[in-house]
Amino acid sequence: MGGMERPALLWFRQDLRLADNPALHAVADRPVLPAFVLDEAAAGRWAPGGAGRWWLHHSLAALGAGLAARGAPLLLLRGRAEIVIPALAEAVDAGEVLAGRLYEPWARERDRLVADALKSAGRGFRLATSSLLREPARVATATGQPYAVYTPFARAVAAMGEPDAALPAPERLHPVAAPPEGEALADLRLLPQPPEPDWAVQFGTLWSPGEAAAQDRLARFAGGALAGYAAGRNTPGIEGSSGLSPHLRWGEVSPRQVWHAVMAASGGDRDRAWPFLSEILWREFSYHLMWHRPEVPDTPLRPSYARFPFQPDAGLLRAWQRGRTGYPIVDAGMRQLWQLGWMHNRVRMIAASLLVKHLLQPWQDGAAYFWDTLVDADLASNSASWQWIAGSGSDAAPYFRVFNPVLQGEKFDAEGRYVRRFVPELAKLPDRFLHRPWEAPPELLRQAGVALGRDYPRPVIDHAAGRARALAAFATLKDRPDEGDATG
DNA sequence: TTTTGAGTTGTTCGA
DNA sequence: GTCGAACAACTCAAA
Repeated sequence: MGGMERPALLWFRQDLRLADNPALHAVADRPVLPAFVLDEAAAGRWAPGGAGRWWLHHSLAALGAGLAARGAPLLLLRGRAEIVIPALAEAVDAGEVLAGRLYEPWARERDRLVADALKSAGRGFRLATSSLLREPARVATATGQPYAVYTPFARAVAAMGEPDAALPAPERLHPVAAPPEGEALADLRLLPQPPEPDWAVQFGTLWSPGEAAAQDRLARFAGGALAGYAAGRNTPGIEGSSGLSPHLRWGEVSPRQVWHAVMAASGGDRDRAWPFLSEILWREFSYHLMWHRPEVPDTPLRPSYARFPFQPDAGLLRAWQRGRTGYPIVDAGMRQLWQLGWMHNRVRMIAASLLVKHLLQPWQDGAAYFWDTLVDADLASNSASWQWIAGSGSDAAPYFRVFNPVLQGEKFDAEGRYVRRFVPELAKLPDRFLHRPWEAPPELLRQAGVALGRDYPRPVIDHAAGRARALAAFATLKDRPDEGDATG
């Protein structure tokens, strides 16, 4: 209303955008101090990994420029948010603090502390639904229980109708009179620091963090690959993916915006839009799970899986991380991840299955590595997906579904475009042996310039043997009547 | 309350 | 070559 209104503190955490930002929209007509706090202690091991920090750096630069252009520059700080935010609110005498809601267990705990501190100083704390279509707590079965299975969950969300229309970005913001001094972006040291090698150097060839680039990506996808998404999404050698995952992760685009763009590009036909909308709903479902089962990042949702006979082996984990398993589709994926901070979703499943099932490595180790290396690393999606592959999720793959990395490679990368790009030492092998180089005749290998064991490894484990061992491991989980809560 | 149908993404085997 | 069945048993969601 009037110019006498108390200022508001707009706390950016994850929704690094100006459009369809309910918290920002709510403060557009009064003095506002936009702030970001780098709080590495609160998240513990789930603080952004290396790839996430790279993205965050560039996204904050873009957000800062957008806010400055609208008259209210972004203040950057570091420290414990439950200290920094109340202190900042006091410094500018903010009537309230607004933010988009977070769903990570550590973030929920931190928000409780922040809310308490603000409340005892007579200030408000409001959280908006900004990064999801629906609040996880608002989606429930007929008996009021949370969903544990994807399909009924997706149907229920779809039946709730179209999401609200996206909000416009404010054209002009009112700054507070005397904003405190913040830190320079470079001083947050989010990028690899000089003695460290800048392994992210190639990320920029694929990614442009920031809201404008996110909107470009969405428009390009809606006008292009969306039409062939149902099939194209499974072909890692082509650009059949949306490429929106890191933009969604950092809130540079909202799921509401994506939903409406995809519906519009599909002529309002939900059936036609469904192959992609259902991916958005998988993201929602992962958050639903994490909200109701906050242990999902660390603990198997099926209790019996706590005694799955994993055989941790640093050497095997290392071979998998470095893309030296001897299975070309897996190695291509792991090298794509290292080079570009992203891996095609089909390949993520194959690589994850190999680690957990063939190699018997704990899914938590794979999840931790993805967390560090993916620009789209999202605690809800990453955790739920690893549990799904491991078979321990609430809506999990049948135990006997052990991906065959050769058949998967031949089925989804039949022409070898993907493998040849990321495993160039095999590029000269003919398609017929590209996904099974150890079966190629010696003469052919020689012609292709490949010496197995020197230029490219032999498989770390034989598929049939690995599959049999995995099934045997699953069999040990059965027949334990004394499982779980002791009722007898 | 009980019952029923279903459950993202696969592989293998035998006809 | 293609095709359908088998591969655990269980849990979930809704009728």
